[in-house]
Amino acid sequence: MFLLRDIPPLEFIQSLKKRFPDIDPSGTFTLLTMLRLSTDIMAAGETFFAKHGISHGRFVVLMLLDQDSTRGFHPSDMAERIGVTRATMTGLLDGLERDELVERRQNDEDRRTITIHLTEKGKQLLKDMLPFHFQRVAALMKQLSESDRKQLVSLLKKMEQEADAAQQIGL
Amino acid sequence: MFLLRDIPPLEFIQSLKKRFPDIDPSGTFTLLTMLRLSTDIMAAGETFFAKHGISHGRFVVLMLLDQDSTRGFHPSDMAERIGVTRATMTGLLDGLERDELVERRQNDEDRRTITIHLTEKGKQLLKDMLPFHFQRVAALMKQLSESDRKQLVSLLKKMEQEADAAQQIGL
DNA sequence: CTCGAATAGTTCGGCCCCTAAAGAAAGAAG
DNA sequence: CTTCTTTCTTTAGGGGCCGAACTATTCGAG
Repeated sequence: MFLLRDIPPLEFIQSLKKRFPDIDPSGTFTLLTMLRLSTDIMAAGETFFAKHGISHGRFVVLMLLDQDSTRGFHPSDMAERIGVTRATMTGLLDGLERDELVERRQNDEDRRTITIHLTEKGKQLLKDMLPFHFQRVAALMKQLSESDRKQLVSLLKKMEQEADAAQQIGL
Repeated sequence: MFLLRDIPPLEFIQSLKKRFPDIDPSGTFTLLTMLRLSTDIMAAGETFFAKHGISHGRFVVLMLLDQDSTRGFHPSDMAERIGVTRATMTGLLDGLERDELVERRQNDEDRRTITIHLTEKGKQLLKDMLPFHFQRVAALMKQLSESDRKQLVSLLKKMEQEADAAQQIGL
């Protein structure tokens, strides 16, 4: 799983079979292709988000808050949903609060907890950037027909099963 | 492109169509599925590499060096191939040299340059970990038939074209 | 009613990845 | 011999992420 700017050609990977008999050349090549593409897409995402003054991580937080702007979320809940520790969430929220995109509100029922809310500025930012964001995604996917997409998801699900299984046994 | 631990179901993405007419729900869902899986696989990779005392970035450097252990590489060349700046490469090499996995050698013909070589310890580390690494990859891909793999690569290539095109126009 | 356990959020120290800009040393070219 | 270019490093800084320790608060069992 080495990620060079240009991933090694299948022929090269096949040549490793002598040294590593267990290698699965076409599988390795396929996986590298996917990871290379995903990495590029995410890097392009970072560039896009940076233009709007945020990072990908911060964007995820904003999108989560946007899912239900009436109720407000607890940081620990957000950490759980996004899959980071509470410490990490504190850092993300610090940045977003500094930029006045979210606000922390005291909670009187349980004074240990706080709720996080999008500010007007935060809502406006999403309103401004999301159309471009979704256009970007749509452009990225436009070559894939509906059946291509179904196919792709189903192939990914096959890998996901194995990834989950490997996770279980701590591989 | 928001990455929650559990990506939003297609139905939810479809419901955004009211607010964002340009959204491509199945495309967005498909992309999220891929990015979610890639992120998980990479995270699992980090865990695996950590067990062997290195990071993914350092592993990539070692693999590059392993491709031709006779000649040695220049840091600037390595930075180029991997796709990072020379400053980043200096940092990666600092860590690897501290752990005695690589060594910097002076070059007498051109004293500005150095060449990087795997140490015996570095070679041994790869020898020890690569079989497990390739087993991991093989396990991950084992559900996909040869034709699945070809299909997957061809679908990814379609997206890659668009990603490259978007890159060009700085989207 | 009180005291220890559990919970929420934060802080701290630390690691990784990454960059741009500036600097040192050496080579190349006029 | 001066100037330009190249290579590598250093510096300062950004972001992401974690585990462990700390504070405040609430809850629950005795």
